[in-house]
Amino acid sequence: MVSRTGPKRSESIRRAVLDAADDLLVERGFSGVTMEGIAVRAGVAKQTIYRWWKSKVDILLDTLVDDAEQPLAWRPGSSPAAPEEELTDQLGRVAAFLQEPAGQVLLSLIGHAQLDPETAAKLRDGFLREQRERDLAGLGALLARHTGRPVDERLTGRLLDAALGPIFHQALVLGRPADPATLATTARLVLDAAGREPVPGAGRSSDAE
Amino acid sequence: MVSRTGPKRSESIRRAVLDAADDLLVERGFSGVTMEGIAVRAGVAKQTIYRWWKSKVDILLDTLVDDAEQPLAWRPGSSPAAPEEELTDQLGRVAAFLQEPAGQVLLSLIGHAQLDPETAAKLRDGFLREQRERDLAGLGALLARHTGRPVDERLTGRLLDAALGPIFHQALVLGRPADPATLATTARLVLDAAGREPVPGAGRSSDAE
Amino acid sequence: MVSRTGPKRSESIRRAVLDAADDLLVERGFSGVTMEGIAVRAGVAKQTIYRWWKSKVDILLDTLVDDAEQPLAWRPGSSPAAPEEELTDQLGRVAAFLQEPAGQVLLSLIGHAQLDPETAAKLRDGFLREQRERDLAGLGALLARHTGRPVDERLTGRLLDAALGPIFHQALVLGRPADPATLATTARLVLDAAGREPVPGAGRSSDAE
Amino acid sequence: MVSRTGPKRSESIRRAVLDAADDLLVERGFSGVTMEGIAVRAGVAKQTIYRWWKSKVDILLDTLVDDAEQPLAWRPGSSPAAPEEELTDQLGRVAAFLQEPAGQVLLSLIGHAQLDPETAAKLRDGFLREQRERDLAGLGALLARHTGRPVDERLTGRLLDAALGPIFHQALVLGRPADPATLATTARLVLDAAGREPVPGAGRSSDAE
DNA sequence: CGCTAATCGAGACGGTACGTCTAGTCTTGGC
DNA sequence: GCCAAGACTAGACGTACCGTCTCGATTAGCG
Repeated sequence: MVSRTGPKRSESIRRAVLDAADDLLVERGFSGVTMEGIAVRAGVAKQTIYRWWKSKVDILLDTLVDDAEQPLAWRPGSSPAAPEEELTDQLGRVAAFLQEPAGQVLLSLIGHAQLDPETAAKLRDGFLREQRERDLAGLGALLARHTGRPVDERLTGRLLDAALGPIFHQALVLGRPADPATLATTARLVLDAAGREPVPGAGRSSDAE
Repeated sequence: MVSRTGPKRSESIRRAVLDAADDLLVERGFSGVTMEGIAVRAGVAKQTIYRWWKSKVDILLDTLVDDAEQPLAWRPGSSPAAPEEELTDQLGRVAAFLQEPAGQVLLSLIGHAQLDPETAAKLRDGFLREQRERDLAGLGALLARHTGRPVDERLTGRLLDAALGPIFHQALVLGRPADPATLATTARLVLDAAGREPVPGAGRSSDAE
Repeated sequence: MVSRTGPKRSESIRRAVLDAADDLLVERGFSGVTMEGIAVRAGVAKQTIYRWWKSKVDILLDTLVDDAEQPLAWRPGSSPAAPEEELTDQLGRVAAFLQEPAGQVLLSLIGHAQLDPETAAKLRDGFLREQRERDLAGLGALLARHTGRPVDERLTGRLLDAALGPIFHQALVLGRPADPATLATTARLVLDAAGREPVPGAGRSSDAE
Repeated sequence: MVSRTGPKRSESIRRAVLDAADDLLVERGFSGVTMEGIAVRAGVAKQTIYRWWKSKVDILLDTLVDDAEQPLAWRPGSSPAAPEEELTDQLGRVAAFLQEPAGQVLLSLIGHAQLDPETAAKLRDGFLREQRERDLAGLGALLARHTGRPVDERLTGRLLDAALGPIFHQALVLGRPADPATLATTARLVLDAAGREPVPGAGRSSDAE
């Protein structure tokens, strides 16, 4: 196939579509985001959108990649001696992120993933998998500094669930931001559990999977 | 105005509608549940459904009340001496419940609540609030038996989040059932934290065990 | 309304239903007449209406019998010497009748008869057939007085069509009352034709059916 | 803004819809014509119909324009010397037309016009007005040939009512086709009346409006 | 510089479900 | 047993988006 080129994909259209979707989500909620509405708002023909995205979910996933990675990054601790404060801060950033527009996109997509397996697959194989890897690395390093020894990855995974679980539980199930007291309690719980855990290879039966 | 009576609401129709909605959710997913589809499946006229329910969300909320309360109930411990096992069992029942049809209804409604504020309000003011009260009572009693003294209700609330958070996090965010190891780790974490907490008004807890 | 007469049909309900139907037709037009609306307006249950009438058409047919016969009656001529004026007057009464509520009922029913064969059958076998008999008798007597000899009934029928046709044509097709000039022209036409017609039994071929 | 064009309205769909409506009217009567039924029968989406027509009445009106004009046209007389035969033929064509599918459409619409003022307005301002103009021109020319002088237009109008009235009266009120004898009688009546009328300007008072 | 392939706006089209409406039947209980 | 109240089945209504498609108008680079 000889690539006789024509005009190239318009970057301004891509941005206009992503922005329109984002705006509509904030203004009218997830069901207020429609392909037709995005097209009108972005000043673009429907077919132009369908040429580049399969669905509104794909559009929102694109906005997520642009907007969510940085706010959820693990910051290197300013004071290496205070892992509990560092963990509490990180959990606070996660909780705060969920209140912002980009966080609303994430919550909406997680919500929609409960209703549509295809969304679930795309979300989990894409953004969520990568974010979990970053979280595992960040928490693993923090725990290692805290305990003075490397931490088993499966244990890190369970502690990550213990750390993030309450935040997402409150956001998704109770529909409210996690309060600071919960974050502090959670951080201490996780660090205590990590300190009490045996050295890898000498695990107690209850840790076995 | 004298209340001249007419025919009464048909209970068999009510059940047929709830069952049809439940079946459709399991077979075709949330978007496969439509008012029209429910009407056909239940062998009932659409108008009859609209007479009693405003939307498919309202129908699913009704199925929850019918079908979710019992499986999520806290069972009185057969052996008062083993609260850890009792808590693990309870968490196991919650995790198992989420795999069943009624649990899928709950997950779908929580998902839809992220997309629609009205659904969120109904779900949280209805089933979720009552279920949380039952959970607080159940966990509170268990912790009291475990620690030998009454437990502060706000603390119970945070520990309930710590207990349920990982389960819902895995179900909603990771899209998989919570594994037994996570449940056991979680149960121990919660009980340890409760044991370490100070008696109300009796000084701060130390880091040491 | 204390109609404690037991299993007898309530005459007051019959009147209330007919009046309600009539009023609704005038106020909201034919499509504004619904069984439900009649029931509400008459302060009567739907089933009570269905017990006695099959449809709103049957109700309107009942009102027609009550209200249309008298205004369409042929009046004995005050002055026997002026059949043209007498005929013009009669046609004027018909035209005027069609402007009144009862006339609107008739026009509506004729209209509906074009759309529904059952209505057509009931209307033509009932009111219209009887009215045509009265018209044939009235016009026949008038023509006999005018020509001085009995007039063939088939010819009377054709002349009746010639007399009424323009009135109904203007009402039904043009949607306006027949103007006096048309009525006068029509009356003269009919009388001239009757005068020119041969004695029964010596008819020209064009009169044969 | 340059006017970018899109696809044009499909003529084949337009015909399919008109045909479907026509067929349904003949097969199932006016109430058997539904937007939904037309859509199914024409193999077309409902929304496509609503894009171009407001109601089934509008569709039927369109079929009239397509199908009724030609059969109701006044044919130039082959033999200028026989206006009576020519008029009888024309009236015969009208009567025959009312028996055909397109004529049933017209009768149905006239019927519905009695029940719905909007239908009445559309029908009279559209097809009926234009048809009346054609009829006035046709009858006017015929009468001029018959009498040897131009005929007053208002008189032509009244004679047109006298000619068409009986036909529509029999069709709409009596529900049967006009018989040949009636047509012949009517034609002769009309021509006689035209011949007897005075020259314009010397009219009798009864012709004045 | 013109050919050609792509992008793009506009919008017609077949679908599916929506939530509403009225008709006509059936059920219950008061009188 | 008559009646009011109203639940119920049935099915058309007109609307909203969906995702696909066709139609020209408009760009770019390749030759």
